[in-house]
Amino acid sequence: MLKYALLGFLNYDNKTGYELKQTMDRSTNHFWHAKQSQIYQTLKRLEADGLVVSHPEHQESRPDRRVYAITDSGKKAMDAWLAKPVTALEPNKQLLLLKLFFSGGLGKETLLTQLRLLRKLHEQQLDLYNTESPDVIKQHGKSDPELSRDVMMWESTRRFGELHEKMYIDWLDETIGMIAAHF
Amino acid sequence: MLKYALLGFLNYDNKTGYELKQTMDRSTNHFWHAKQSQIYQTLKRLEADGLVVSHPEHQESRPDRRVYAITDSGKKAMDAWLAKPVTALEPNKQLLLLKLFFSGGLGKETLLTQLRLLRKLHEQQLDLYNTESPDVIKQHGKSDPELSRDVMMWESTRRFGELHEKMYIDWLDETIGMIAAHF
DNA sequence: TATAACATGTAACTAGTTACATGATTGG
DNA sequence: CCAATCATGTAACTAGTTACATGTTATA
Repeated sequence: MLKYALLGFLNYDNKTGYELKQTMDRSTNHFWHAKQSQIYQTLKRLEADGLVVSHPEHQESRPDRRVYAITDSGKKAMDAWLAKPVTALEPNKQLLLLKLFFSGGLGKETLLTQLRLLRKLHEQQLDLYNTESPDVIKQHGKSDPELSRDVMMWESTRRFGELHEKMYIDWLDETIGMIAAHF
Repeated sequence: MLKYALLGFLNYDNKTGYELKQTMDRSTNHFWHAKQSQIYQTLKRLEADGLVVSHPEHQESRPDRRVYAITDSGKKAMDAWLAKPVTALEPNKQLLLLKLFFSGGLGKETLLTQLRLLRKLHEQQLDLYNTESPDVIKQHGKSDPELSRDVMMWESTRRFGELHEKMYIDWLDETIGMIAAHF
């Protein structure tokens, strides 16, 4: 499904594989990410399928690069995907919950230490949503007032991340409390 | 990582691939699931690696079955995995957020309709956490009082699901409100 | 008599990860 | 001179999905 992330970004601007990676790292990273290698592979497949086209670009003081652009066929595919409503919840895999599910045999202090470390990580993540993310959104929003609806969508996904981290921390506090009292 | 789910369940009891599928569907389904075909494939690989052993069992009025048991080597692998603390957050892929991120070009009513449908789905899921899940946990907990710590872990994962759905619904209400007012 | 539950598997495919491989330019 | 950034790719692998293939027994 990286396919749609790439089409979505190319729908704004032409970009190289390298730039797409950077863009994703700065915007969709908390709900969609990809390795550089997968991006190049997927771009190749998209071009073979006619959803994007590319041309090499020579640069003076930097390595040459290959710039990708979305085609009409690519735009059509993207629109079709966006228009298709979600009719069932996609099940969500959480390795940490799987681990916890089977952790009844661990020692009390081992468990508490692990959960407290995890809490610290989620607090850091929450900070990121409150500082870094809004900057990225404002920066892109002000440069083009026609993007105000897009900015609303971006802000909504950022807000999800924030609420998710808050919920996660609340849950950890509850779980830590339960283990401290009854384990 | 299905590997560890299977080892975890076999650590309680010997089971067939069919039973493992049922058990997962009834317990870990909201944070870890697998298709029947993947379960059979993974069991084969686990046996080749010496982490489980199996033997066929003849049955009178039902098809024969193959029962799997965890080995010492399998228990060691499971313990090693449980003991290894989480030191970084695993990035979480959410297709819905990816879609929303690029949905600024959709019509207002289309978007609102899709989000309201999604809200209904999450409300249904929340109901499941409040009704079905506790039954499963109590049922297994009362049959063996030595499992009380395990039951705590199971309840904790159920509670995560509940809090997650509540957060999701709150976020949807906020997002729907924002779109209704400013889109 | 039909359908749900029991029961096991293989083949082909899609998605994503890890490791390898190369090389230029800029800034400290 | 060393690290970071720019820039692109391939090969091998792991994880998971979809489709196919088969057959029995209990129950409504």
